[in-house]
Amino acid sequence: MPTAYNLDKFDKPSVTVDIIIFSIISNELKVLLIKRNVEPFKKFWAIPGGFVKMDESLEAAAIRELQEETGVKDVYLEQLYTFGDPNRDPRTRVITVSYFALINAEKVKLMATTDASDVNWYSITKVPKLAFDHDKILRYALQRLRWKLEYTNVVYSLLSERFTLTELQRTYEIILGKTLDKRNFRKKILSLKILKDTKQYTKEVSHRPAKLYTFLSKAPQIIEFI
Amino acid sequence: MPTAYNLDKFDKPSVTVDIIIFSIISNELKVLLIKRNVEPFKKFWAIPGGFVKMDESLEAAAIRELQEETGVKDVYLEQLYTFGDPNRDPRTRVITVSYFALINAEKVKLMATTDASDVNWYSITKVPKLAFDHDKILRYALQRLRWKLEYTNVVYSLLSERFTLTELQRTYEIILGKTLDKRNFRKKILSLKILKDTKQYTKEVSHRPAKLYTFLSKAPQIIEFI
DNA sequence: TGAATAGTGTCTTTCAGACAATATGCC
DNA sequence: GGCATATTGTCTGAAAGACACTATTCA
Repeated sequence: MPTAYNLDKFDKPSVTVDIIIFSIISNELKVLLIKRNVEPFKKFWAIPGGFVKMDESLEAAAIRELQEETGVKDVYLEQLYTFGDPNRDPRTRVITVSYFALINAEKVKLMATTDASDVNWYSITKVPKLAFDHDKILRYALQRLRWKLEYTNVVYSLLSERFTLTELQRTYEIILGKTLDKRNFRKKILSLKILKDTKQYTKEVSHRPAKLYTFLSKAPQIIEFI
Repeated sequence: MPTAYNLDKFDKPSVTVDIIIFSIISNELKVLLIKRNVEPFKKFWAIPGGFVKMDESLEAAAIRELQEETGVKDVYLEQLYTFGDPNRDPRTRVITVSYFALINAEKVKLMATTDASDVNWYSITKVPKLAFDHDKILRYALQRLRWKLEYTNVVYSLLSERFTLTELQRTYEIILGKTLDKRNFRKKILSLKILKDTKQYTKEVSHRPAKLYTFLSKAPQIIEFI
């Protein structure tokens, strides 16, 4: 790394963070998109993001943007990949550090109060053509999410504090896009010893109530899942 | 992402790429480091890297730096993580996109011809305190390497074109830092059907010659290994 | 024939996957 | 009792892991 130079005499790229925000809403995996109202890619939908300030870390920038778009804090956030093709933005050189976030559907409801005319949750099966290289970023994020689901416990961040095994299974099925055998799923998930039986049951359902579970730990863990 | 602004009216961070270059030399996993001859961190060892030019992609920048440091092309290269703490460089804001590279020990020999007074291969068990946050970057790279070794076929990039099963096993053992059972290793690796028997044997050894194998494909593949 | 490394097979245990009947609560 | 969902166990096949002896070449 050259250091004798004056760093400021060179042109520098702009640096942004983009955040792929996933949630499960109405039994579908959805991603939060915003509609651009200026060129380039005016009227295209895009992944939310913004410039990194000079005195904030990348993660802090991602958290700030997330907060601005959704009003939600305390979510699962993970750096995804850095995209830096010289021509990915037609205006100037922009390098973007992408993050992906998982938000619990309950907290998402809060967000409906913000002015959301040009903000929308899209089912990942119905995402329109996106601005810039955001299609590629989204595909990458989806791949990572599926991988994370199978090999770690991140799923906790999509669920409420307490949940039934059926809800947990449904979440896996929605994200993986395939059905799972109920008995095998339960056998496997319980054998991992990452759930705690709360001794409570669902109420006010017109059928047999289900046991409610919580995660023993919400620290991210690498575990062989499913 | 704001777009109505003039992008150039803001301060921008500098962007570099740093490359963790691994190889196996003398039966040890080694990493290439360079000694800094200017402040800050003068005389500290550091991971090689440099600024990203305005018209080159991140990967192109990494390949260029790799070439400059080692004279080697055609290696395994993968983006690792982007480090961007505001104070990671005491001079100014520098965001670094780290890559890790795997180089075949044979090709490495070529490099000895460059002026290498302040370039050195360090066994990963003997790395000194590094400049900036490079300790952290190296730790991260090592973790990723071990993971990749177990779940993909990247090991091909550390070996010669043809190799014996014993050499292959030795490579795994060196990187994972543990011994493996010879019969189980062979059973597993052959069952994956990623190797091809060349019908040739090692020569000029004073013991039973070993079969030489090659990889059927050198395209990166996700595979459950070991 | 001794030194050095190559090469090979069985048993046990664990885990994934296929598969269907009973239990409970509410109306 | 009927409806809706919750809960539970067995069998089979595949793969992982423990473990030791024979084969080949050269000096």
